[in-house]
Amino acid sequence: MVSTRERIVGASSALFMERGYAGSGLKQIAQASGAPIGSLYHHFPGGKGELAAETLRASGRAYQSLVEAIFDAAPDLVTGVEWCFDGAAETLRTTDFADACPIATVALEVASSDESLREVTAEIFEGWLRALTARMAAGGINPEPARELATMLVASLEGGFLLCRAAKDTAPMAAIGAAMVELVRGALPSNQH
Amino acid sequence: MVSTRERIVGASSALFMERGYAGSGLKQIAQASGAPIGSLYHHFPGGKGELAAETLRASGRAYQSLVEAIFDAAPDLVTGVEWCFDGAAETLRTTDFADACPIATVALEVASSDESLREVTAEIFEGWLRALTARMAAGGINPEPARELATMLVASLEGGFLLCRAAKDTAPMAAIGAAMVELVRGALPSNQH
DNA sequence: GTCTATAGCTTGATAGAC
DNA sequence: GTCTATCAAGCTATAGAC
Repeated sequence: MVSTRERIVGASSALFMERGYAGSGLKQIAQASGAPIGSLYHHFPGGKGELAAETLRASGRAYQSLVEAIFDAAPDLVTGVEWCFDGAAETLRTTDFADACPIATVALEVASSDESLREVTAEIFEGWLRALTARMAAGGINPEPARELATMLVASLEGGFLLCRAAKDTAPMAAIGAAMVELVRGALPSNQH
Repeated sequence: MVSTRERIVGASSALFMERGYAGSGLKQIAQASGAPIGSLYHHFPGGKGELAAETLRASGRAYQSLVEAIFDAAPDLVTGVEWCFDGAAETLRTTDFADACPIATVALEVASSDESLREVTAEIFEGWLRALTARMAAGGINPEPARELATMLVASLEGGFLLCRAAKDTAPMAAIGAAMVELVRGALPSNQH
């Protein structure tokens, strides 16, 4: 059973990913969710900003769970990193490069123009970095470089989504994944420097 | 002497960077450039799409020249990479995190909704990758990993802009720069594997 | 080439019946 | 809670005087 509210957030998330925040109209979101515009304002009295904040938080949580599940299922850290980039490339391919990061486009749009939404995106990214830093440490990386590697992983994945969507080609994600794997491998204490 | 046309493109570039494509109105662009809306349609009969294409191409060329100049001025490849990330962090700091990549926000917005603008962004990124691949090779990196490292550099720089603007903090860029330097250093043939 | 006025449409948001 | 009708303001784009 999916509530009207959940359908609105789902439609909003999909449209934000494909067309961004300013490019997605409330009428469009209402239509895609099958609800009239009045229902939207019933569930989100704060209007578009409130809906966006809730959409970003829900998508951010879902993505974090997905990445955590990948790392928890992988036999070791390096394999987890490989699976992340392979999975991202696979998703891009099967959705005609529409399904990428649900936060990035909106985050860039609002960073300098909507302070309260900027804070929401900052909290989401910080949550991702904390979760990944913990996985890095659990995988054998020293505490200090763990945060740096987690940051590099998120940044390169986001940059990979950007380059792949622009080019309609997954080659950049493959190159970035390979580089990221080498970086993580080199940071494992078992390696010589 | 700056022509009306150049002022329109300049205002358009700044607004696209801060608010994106859909979020920047033509009236806003006209006002920021000091030209009436009629002049805008005189210089760009194709309307918003044509203005955006020209704005993206001009900003893309300017950014490519900037990065090329940094690498050409640096004493060696690793120093060039360091300067890129230091410069990016410095620009973010001095512009209150408004001045980042002039292509990324628009590229994500149009990737799945405007095919002709998507192609423009793809060409710009490809130009950057070619220029950086050449610099990597000139700096001593073997031909094969040169393109991979160039891709990683662009992706991590773009991801760094995203994380820094969202957090209003340059710490992510510093972490990413350090990781990127290590990656390039490890790929130099003078190093052991 | 520059500029004003405005058409035609869509936006975010609200009021109120049911 | 659901849905329709509507408002004021914004948008892109055009027409036409100068």
